[in-house]
Amino acid sequence: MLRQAGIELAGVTFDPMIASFVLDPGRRSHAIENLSLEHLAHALPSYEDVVGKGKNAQGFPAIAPSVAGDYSGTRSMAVLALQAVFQPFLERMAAEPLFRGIEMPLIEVLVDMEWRGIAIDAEVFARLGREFQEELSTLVRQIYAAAGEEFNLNSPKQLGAVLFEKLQLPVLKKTKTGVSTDADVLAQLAAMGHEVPHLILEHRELQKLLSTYVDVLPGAVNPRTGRIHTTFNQTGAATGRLSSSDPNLQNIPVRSPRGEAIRRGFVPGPEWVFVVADYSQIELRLMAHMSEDPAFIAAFRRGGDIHRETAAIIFDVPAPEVTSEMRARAKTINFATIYGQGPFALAKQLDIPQQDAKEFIAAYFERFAGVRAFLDRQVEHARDQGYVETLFGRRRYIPEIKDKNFNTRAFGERTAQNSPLQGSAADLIKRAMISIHHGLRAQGLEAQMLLQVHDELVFEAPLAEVDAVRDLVKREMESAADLLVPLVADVGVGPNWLDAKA
DNA sequence: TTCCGAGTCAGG
DNA sequence: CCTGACTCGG
Repeated sequence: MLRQAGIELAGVTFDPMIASFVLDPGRRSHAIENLSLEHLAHALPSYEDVVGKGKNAQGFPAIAPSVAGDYSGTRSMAVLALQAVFQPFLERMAAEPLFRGIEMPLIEVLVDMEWRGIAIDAEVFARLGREFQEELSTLVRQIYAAAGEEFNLNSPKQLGAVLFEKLQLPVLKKTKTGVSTDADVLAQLAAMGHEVPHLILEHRELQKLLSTYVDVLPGAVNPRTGRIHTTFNQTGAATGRLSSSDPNLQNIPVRSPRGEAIRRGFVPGPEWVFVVADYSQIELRLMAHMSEDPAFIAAFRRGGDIHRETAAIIFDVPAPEVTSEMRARAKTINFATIYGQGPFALAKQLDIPQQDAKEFIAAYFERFAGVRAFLDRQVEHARDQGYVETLFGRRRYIPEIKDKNFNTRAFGERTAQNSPLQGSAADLIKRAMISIHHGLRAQGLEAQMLLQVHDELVFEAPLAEVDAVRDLVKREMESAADLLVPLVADVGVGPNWLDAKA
């Protein structure tokens, strides 16, 4: 906002939203109105109070100076008063390094990223729009023909009626309110040879990609800059991750061929290229480091494919003899472990009996006893201390861990196991972002960081700077922390987001 | 017209 | 496990 007015803010030393986030990232809101009400017992006028809401809303410039002044002035006073409240807590909780060393310096990095924005190729999106629309129309005709009637394909309720009542397909899963028609269910029905579920799956994919990305992103281009400017929320995710919204550029498709086509539509400025870097298996590496499990550490130090390595250990065969089936199993259980999943969730994921999943997990933890101990330690810590923390001391409180309800408690336990890993990964990439931001300036490079997608950074750079940027990014990402296992970042260069990814 | 919960699914 | 967006329907 200030930059638009030609004002460059410097020397920002204390942001109460960030302080609140560091002290308790699990809070519902870190909005200044709420912080003021709670910590200062003082109600601030909300933005909506001042400009109105809905169709009556006016722009801030239209607000009478006395009202706008009151709005801004009371906020400024709240900021100062909140600093007095939070500063002693930051010190007492040893949260200063996280606050001063990571979160506060990150603000200007994110401001620059948002300000710069990212370009898309309008031609690509226009073409995809036509193609997807065409395919969608064909599918809709086929589905109506196969179902023998027309209905709203976007309504799970109507779809359920057609599939499970009219066509008499077996009900495999239920939701709170009715019959489930999610992708999992449809895939199983399709595998049983039913045509309609297969067509619906195809329809769902196209509908999703079209209505969430292809149709929307071109409209998100700022006419003044010709680029899309997302908002990175620094206080939104309880684990310490960033989130992105309006539009969310952290969930751009990539897993399907059509998703890849969308990613090809994100492009650098003319004559520039994308440099894309992503951490290799960062959460698993952190698990190896934090658990100090000798087998896991050795597997990472051997280099190579970690899922293959773990498969070799679990199934007790030499790494070259690991089949793709074994590797897929190992990969699934590796992720299940990061997420703190138990036999129930794993069984569902692998589509095997719960008893088999139980034995599988037992075999896994027998080989990786250090990992088991680490995960147990997190749960125990959450019970004793009320919170868990990351490598850089980011705390997350987990009151659910003492809940009387079994499901709530189990949720708390999974959170206790997952948050230190997900949160430490967030700490690391944030550190890397700060040092890369400084490095680019120090070397006088024009290249700029555009996006962060949890374990990935997207830059655009002039061709002449590619080597320097690649080296800087890789070096800073890999040295963001000194772990017991190597920290590896893969860097790629290309003419669009898809092709720049290794 | 607007809001909200539920279901679904895109990413990590 | 962590998110945000779209659609439906009350």
